[in-house]
Amino acid sequence: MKKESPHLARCEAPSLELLKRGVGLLETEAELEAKLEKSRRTGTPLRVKLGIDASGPDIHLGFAVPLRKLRQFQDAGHIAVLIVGDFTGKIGDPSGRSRTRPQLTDKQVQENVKRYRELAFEILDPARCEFRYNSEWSDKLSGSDIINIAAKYTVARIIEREDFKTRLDKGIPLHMHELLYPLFQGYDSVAVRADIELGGTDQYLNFLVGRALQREFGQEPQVVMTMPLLIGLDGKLKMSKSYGNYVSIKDSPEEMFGKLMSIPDDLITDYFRLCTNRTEEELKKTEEQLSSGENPRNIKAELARDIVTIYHSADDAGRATEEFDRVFRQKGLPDEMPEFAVPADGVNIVELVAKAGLLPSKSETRRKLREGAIYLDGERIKDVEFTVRLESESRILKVGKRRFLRLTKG
RNA sequence: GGACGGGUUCCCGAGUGGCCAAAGGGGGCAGACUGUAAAUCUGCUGGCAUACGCCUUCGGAGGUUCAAAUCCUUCCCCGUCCA
Repeated sequence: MKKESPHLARCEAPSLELLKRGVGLLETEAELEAKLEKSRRTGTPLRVKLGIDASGPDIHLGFAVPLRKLRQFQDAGHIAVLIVGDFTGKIGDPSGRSRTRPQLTDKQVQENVKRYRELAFEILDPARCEFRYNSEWSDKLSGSDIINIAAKYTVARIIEREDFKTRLDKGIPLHMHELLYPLFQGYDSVAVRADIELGGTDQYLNFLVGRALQREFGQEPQVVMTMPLLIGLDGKLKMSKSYGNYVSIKDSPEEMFGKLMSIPDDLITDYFRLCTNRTEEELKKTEEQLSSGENPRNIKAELARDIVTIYHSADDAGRATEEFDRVFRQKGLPDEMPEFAVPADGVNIVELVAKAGLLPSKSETRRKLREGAIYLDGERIKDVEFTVRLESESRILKVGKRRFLRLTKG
């Protein structure tokens, strides 16, 4: 039996409707229907390609959007073909980038992929999964092979992309290897004979290169399906590891809940649409609640709960909700906090905070003392020379709103 | 290959001999407020030192000077135009 998937919308067999839900651009719907129909008729599963950027060993909510879509295809009987971009990773995807990305080393890629694989199976069904490295074929291409591929696409079509154009206009470096990136990524589709390619909107033009190359190599062109990009916690840029505005699917329930509560209010519906299994009607209802003056905080809490439930459990979500209320609304204490042993004769407050690693330096600690950000058992400490002693069993040191330290006897 | 312009702190970007740990903005952190780690307002934002002050930082390496991000030499890198 298939493993129960929390990534499927409730009460629905994967249908064309479901597969199309939440999809931004679809190139083309007619081709998709034809491919699905053919697959049903011949009993041959479709090969759905998803590229993995091996730049970091983490999967965040933004990347989970296409992964969850991929899971729906798996549940409809198709094959997920995950392509680890170990070769293209060495180029660095220029999409949406205003500067050249650092090239990854083999070792970095290997480490990242190992963890990636584990994480991907949190969402995907391993039984219907094919994991491929694009170095398998890309490394084998000879110079003349590369020329041959490059000859099938024009410079004008490559540099029509916004990101390249801006860089050229602004005089920001654009390197030769970056121009090749779309070609290699497109060639992946040829190599794995992809029927469908999934990904974020920013990948659209890359995917079209895949279509073009497949045609050139005598294959039926892949259907291109892009998902809207999830905006990150800052409310401005797309969610991405390198912008540090992300929620990892491996974040602890509390962490995940807290981060989600920090998204700007007007992102609530987007997050519901892209990260949860809410249906369109449910989304409409939420939108009405929001516009009718219902406190967005409560709706956001619902959202956070939903998402924590998907990646952890309903129980964890409940606990995270409670803790959030306790710590931030009632200014109480979290369940768990790091501990620090205080010597019998006491320790200077600045030493203590720096040693415990609550703040990066002593200068910073002095600054925070001046700002009134440091509390001992709820009492604000401003004196740089204050000595912390342990009169009772344990005391609580708090820095800012969210950093806690339990002081114990040392 | 030639001419010109440029490389500044986490990012962008001002600064052409001392008043420069370096304007301004962004980001980050904190405080107030609150409906939340939202929004808004305010403050802080290299390190060490209770403090005097000391140390590290303006592409790299040398040099001039009492004193250099600023001047000189050389090297590396980027851009524009020309070839």
